[in-house]
Amino acid sequence: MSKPTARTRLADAAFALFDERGYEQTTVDDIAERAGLGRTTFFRHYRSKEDVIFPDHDQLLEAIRDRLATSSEATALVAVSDAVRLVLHHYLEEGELARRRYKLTSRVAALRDREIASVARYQRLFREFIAHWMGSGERTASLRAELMAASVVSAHNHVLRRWLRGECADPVGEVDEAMREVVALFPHPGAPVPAGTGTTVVAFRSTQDLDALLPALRRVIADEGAVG
Amino acid sequence: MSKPTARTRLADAAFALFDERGYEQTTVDDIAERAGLGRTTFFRHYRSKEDVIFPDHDQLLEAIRDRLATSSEATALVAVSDAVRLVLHHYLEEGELARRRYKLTSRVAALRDREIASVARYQRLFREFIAHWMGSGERTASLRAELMAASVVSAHNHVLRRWLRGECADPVGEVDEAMREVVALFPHPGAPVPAGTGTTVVAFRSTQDLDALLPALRRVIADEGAVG
DNA sequence: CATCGAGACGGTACTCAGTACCATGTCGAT
DNA sequence: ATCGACATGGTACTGAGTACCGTCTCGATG
Repeated sequence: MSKPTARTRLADAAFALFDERGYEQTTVDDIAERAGLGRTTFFRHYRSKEDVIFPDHDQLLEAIRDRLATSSEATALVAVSDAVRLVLHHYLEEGELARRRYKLTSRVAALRDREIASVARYQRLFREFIAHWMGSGERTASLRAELMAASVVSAHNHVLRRWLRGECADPVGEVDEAMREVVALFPHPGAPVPAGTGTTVVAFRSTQDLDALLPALRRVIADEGAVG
Repeated sequence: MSKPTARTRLADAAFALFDERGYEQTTVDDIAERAGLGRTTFFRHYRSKEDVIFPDHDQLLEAIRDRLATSSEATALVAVSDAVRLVLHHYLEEGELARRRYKLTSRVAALRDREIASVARYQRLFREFIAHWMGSGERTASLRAELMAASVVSAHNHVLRRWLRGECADPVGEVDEAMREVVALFPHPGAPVPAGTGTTVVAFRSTQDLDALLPALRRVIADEGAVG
């Protein structure tokens, strides 16, 4: 048990030193020394100083790519809002480590930027998936894909940050609710009316019978237009 | 006319070298030498090598802050979608320079990350403004602020990127349309029905007269519920 | 005209992240 | 005993960014 892997020792030393002196005040030499290892070994295990803090975003990105590729959801937006849960679960499993990272990224601008860049990669993946799925034919389709991806990521980040700050006891439940809200933002033809959203328009004629009105009603619903 | 300012000479030299050799292959020494200036002078004018490419994001952020502070728009979302046009106009005024920067950011990961971090600062400003304006009382208000800010920024970026790629002749018109779409995403009580959005639900009874049905209809509209 | 002070510029020397390369030690297989 | 894969360590280098100091110019002031 006195043989934790070199990689682990380096990460532990790094976090300890970051807590003690701060990120910028800690050099890679310091970390390696505290871990009882050489500087070279550090860079063999982590590509950069920042990488100690963000170890496996690449794998997570790949996992999401796989999940999307094998997704059987009805719509791209739902598939994406499902895939983003992988990210949340990853953080939840990290537990206290994720919170220590959050404290660092809150204080050090360089780390915050790095985190944002990682998130942007998820968002880009989502955007491309949605755009591909929608077939980027119409002029507004591409914009919708962009908005959907941004909304899913933002909603996820919102819940994640609440959990990281300890303001949220049930992150899984909250992310469910947030994703429902996001899906409700983007109504699509043929879908049931999301509760609490949409606008109710009543067309009313008492002098005609049902069968006479049905064709016009169907046309209205298909066009999603308002009735004057 | 043979006396362009040192700052300008440095920027010109930098872009020329970035085009010739690429970003990473160009050192700050190279830039200073090409500009006929010393290395120290370079860092006196630009905080970092990346700063030559992104010179005035700080001022732009301040301009946006001012615009928001003095905004007289009816809703926070509209105020923000108005303020974001400052960013678009800034890029449009840069003209070809903005396109050269875009080519660089497309190819160099470090620059892309930097750009994304800048955008995230705008988004954060928007989010805080909207959240403050909405009074973060309700649990979902904060999430809505997040979604609104993300949508505005995404829509802006979408149009901006189209323009940068030369796919868009009328960016101002397109951003207007995109912002209308964003505003339409977030219906608020009492607003008129945005054209082309919302879901039409038709309640239909031909055997009763109008007056008998009106109370029920009003109830349905007030609850915004679906009719079975 | 002499002088003084504020800026802008240049140079040197330093710290530190990241890379390249080579040397060493360990351990299992043959 | 030898060999090869592999993890490690060391040394030396490049390049960004910082600190400090010296120089030059120019306008203001006596």
